[in-house]
Amino acid sequence: MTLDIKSTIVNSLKSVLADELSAEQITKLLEVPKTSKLGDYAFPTFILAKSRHHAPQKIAAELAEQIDPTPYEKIAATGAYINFFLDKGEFAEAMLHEIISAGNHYGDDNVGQQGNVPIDMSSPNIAKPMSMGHLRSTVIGNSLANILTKIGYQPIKINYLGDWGTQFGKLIVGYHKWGSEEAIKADPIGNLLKYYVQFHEAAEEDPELNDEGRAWFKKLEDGDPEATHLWKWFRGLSLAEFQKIYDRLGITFDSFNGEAYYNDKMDPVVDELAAKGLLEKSQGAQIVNLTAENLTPALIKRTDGATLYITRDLAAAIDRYNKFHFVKSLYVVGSEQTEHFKQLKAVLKKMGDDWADDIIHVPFGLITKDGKKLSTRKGNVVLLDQVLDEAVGLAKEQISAKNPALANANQVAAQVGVGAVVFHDLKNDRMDSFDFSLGEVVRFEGETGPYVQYSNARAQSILRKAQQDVDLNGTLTLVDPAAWDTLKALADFPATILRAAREYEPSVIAKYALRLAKTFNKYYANSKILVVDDQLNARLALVQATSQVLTQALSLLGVQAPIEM
RNA sequence: GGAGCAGUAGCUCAGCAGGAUAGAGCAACGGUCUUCUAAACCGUAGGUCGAGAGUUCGAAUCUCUCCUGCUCCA
Repeated sequence: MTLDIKSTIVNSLKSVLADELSAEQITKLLEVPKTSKLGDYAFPTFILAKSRHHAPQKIAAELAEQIDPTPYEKIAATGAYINFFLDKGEFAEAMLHEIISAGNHYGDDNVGQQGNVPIDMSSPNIAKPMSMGHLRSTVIGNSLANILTKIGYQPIKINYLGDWGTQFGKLIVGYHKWGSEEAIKADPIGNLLKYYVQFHEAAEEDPELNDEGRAWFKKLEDGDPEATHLWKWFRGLSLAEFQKIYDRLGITFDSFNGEAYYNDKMDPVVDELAAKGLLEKSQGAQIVNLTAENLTPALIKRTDGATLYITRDLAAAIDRYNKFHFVKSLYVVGSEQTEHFKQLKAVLKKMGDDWADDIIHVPFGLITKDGKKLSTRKGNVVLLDQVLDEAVGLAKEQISAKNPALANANQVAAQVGVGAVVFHDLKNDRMDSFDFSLGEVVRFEGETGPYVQYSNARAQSILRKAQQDVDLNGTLTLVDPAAWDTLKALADFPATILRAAREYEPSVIAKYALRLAKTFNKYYANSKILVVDDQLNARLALVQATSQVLTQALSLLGVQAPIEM
């Protein structure tokens, strides 16, 4: 649809420009004006000024005269631009028919051709609470999975849990010293975290504790039954706690293979590196030299023989490739790890794995609290669960105040509260860092998730009151100029999805949803939908199409769209 | 010391591959609920787009230098 219009305009211009510009050049120059008042498409004539030795304004006026206006509502020269106004009725009919008949498949594409795309996302640390910091990776990854599914990819959501490391030795020591089974059962993560913090405080006084911790971790590595049992127990309880949050967010995973899963898969990687002559000794450690790539060396094995993060990640990357033969492998991980992923790709490249090029780090900015990085150990945390509780509570209050008769108030409060938090995290460019502010995150007015949800609920309310379904064979030629911006926004949805996918940027969808909601709010606030005239069916079609697309857009973000609120 | 990211209205941010008077939201001020849910709509006010050079008919947008903040590496 959109493409057809563009090529129509290009042909119109081509007919009066002859050989001055190619169709490709014209297509490239064609732009969308800032406001609909100026037109729907515009062609700037600056480029013709030199060859024609005329002022661009004059050229625009002349050309506008020459073009056959039949396919358009009108053509107007404004300044140096030739502005094309589309035939509103015709456009409306085509768009509304397409959107409503496609239903939830409007905007679908198959550029992905069913290619597998593992997405490394969320990845919280066992025995530590999930903070606002983990939300970003979780919701960005989830949204990207939704977006990629829509355009024909097959995402595989992998929760690469932080379930291995020396901290488990410390936890075991802490548990033995201060813990009890009852306490752990009552509040698993809370108490495990307490032991961990306590351990660090105690170790300041008594450094021997660190040795004890190391010894227990060694036991764990060697498969000691007690250590293994405790580790499994801690891991299982933590996971169950995480699952509660994932349930609230409505997010599922295809794999929970965390760091521990790769314990026995690292030696082969180290062997392969050695066999390919890539390992070098440096100050006792084993490294891969990356000076040629302008990177710091990748530390594969420490002086004491312990493997490092990158070794595990290499094993994981290779494992994922062998399992999925991915077309892309995404890592939704904070921007502070950019260097790490460059190293990872560089080492894989050196190993001869061309698919390293398909590894894509999707970085995001840092959430801080009072300007400082969140740190569980320093107690500078914002617990995700608490933020969600807060948001849902506020949504509940809002409902009591504004719509006390609402039937399923608790469910809607959850949808709105959680939606507000998730949408807030997704609406800005991934790379933007922001300082956490509860008031900002749980806002329901202005450019927020609830604003979009509310717009949709209003649309649904109108449709309910209409007492009649949209007739696809009836009149769809909506000619009301007040509806024009909404109509054009609806037409932008497919291209918006592709752009969001291309840039791995859910905020593109969030901003689109806000724009659509805004233009729709403006429309229905000023125009009565439910009046009986020959345009009623067309107006209802617009309302339905808008609700459909808003719901879809929110769903791509992982946000629910209640039909009443 | 090296690298990455960022710097647009009082605050939080848009501005897609350079184009028509730089746009929203929040906060402020003023309007709109007997009429499809006021979580909304309308209006007023608010900006040397960090600084300087360059490319271009044209730069918030591209290039370079510098300044500031955050992050990472050593």
